[in-house]
Amino acid sequence: MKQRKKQPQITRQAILEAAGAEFSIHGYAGSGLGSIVTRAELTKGALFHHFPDKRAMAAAWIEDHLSPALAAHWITPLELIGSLDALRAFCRTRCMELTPGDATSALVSLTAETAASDDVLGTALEHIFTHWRAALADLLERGKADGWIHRSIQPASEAAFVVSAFAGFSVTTRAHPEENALRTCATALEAYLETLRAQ
Amino acid sequence: MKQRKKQPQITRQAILEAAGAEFSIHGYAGSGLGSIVTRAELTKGALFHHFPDKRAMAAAWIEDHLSPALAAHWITPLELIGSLDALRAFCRTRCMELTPGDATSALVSLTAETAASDDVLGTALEHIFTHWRAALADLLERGKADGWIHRSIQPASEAAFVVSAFAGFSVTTRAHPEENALRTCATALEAYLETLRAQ
DNA sequence: TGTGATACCGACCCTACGGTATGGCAGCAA
DNA sequence: TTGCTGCCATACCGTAGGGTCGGTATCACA
Repeated sequence: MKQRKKQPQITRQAILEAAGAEFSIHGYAGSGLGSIVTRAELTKGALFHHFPDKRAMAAAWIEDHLSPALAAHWITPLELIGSLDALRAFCRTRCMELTPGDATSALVSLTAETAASDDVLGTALEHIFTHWRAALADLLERGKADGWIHRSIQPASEAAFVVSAFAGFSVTTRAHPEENALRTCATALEAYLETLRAQ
Repeated sequence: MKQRKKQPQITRQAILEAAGAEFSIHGYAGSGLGSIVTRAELTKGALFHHFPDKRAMAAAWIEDHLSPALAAHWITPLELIGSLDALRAFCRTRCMELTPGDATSALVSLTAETAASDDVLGTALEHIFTHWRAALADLLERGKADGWIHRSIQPASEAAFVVSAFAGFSVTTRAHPEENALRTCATALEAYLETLRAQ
């Protein structure tokens, strides 16, 4: 019928965007391909032309959208931080910005849902967590070298803790979307980060 | 056919147990009623005799199994704690015991999946979080009165932070089941708890 | 021992799901 | 212009999903 112009990249991105939106609300199993293509104003024909099946599409979304989004939110900015105060401020703003539907929330939700039952998606999501932890650990290592992180700190451990804390914030915020809760979590996290300071 | 003896309570519990097991692995949307009744060695007839629909069954599981399980793991033991060292030790063991399939993990997964799209289940799960936070806050309040928690601490805020941290541990552990990761999270959490001590 | 109510089974219904088959239009190369 | 390839729409399929219904076995109680 009304055949749209051929723009494979745009179509592909539209599908992945719609998929991400559905995943963020209904999770992986709860998101139907019908809802996704409807949201994207496309059809299943387009979807299955670009992806062999639902799981592959989800994997592509993780790779092409979720992973870059988290990199932009975390990995890149972390490279520019050069003091504990800057790290504290950065973590606070990232904490206050947490909202259902953002990249962090989607990462956590999808991980909680699929990690236990789907190796493909589970490992793809775990890779993102690994990069996240590594970026934070690198920063802490730099901080030790530059003298604003205490020598006794083990960067990998602390990075794992901070990442987990953010994952937890994301979940509890989803259930209990109070700005106050986020503020107190941010404050508590800052207090924790302060313990890493070289005295 | 081979009609089993009538034991409604046992049947009901068997269904809820099977449902919980499926939920822990596949999430809410990913768990079919067929798999649940098969696991319970029952039929849909039994299921729909005890519950009007899937959502009500999930709500019953939350109320009758998940909530008591978390109370047993957290609320009750917290009442017996009387020092910061005891709290630290308790949190460490609870952290090390985190495993996919336990109550905490199920709570977090279900919350991440349903809180955004299902009011009934979402609020039921949020109630559990609320009780959890309240129990911790009560303990910290007592600690302030008894002089082993610093006066400037705001119990509600710190409780929210600790609960979120555990939720995060649960998610990252699910994706990355290393004992080492849990150990480091436990250590970092202890370091944080130490900052609450009255000096 | 009979009787009504409860607990449970088994077969069925309908929808929505993931996925397929087919065919037409757009674009490009010759 | 022709022909070919890639992109996308439409119609459809098989199955598994949640949920219903009639019937039967068991229990509580008279």
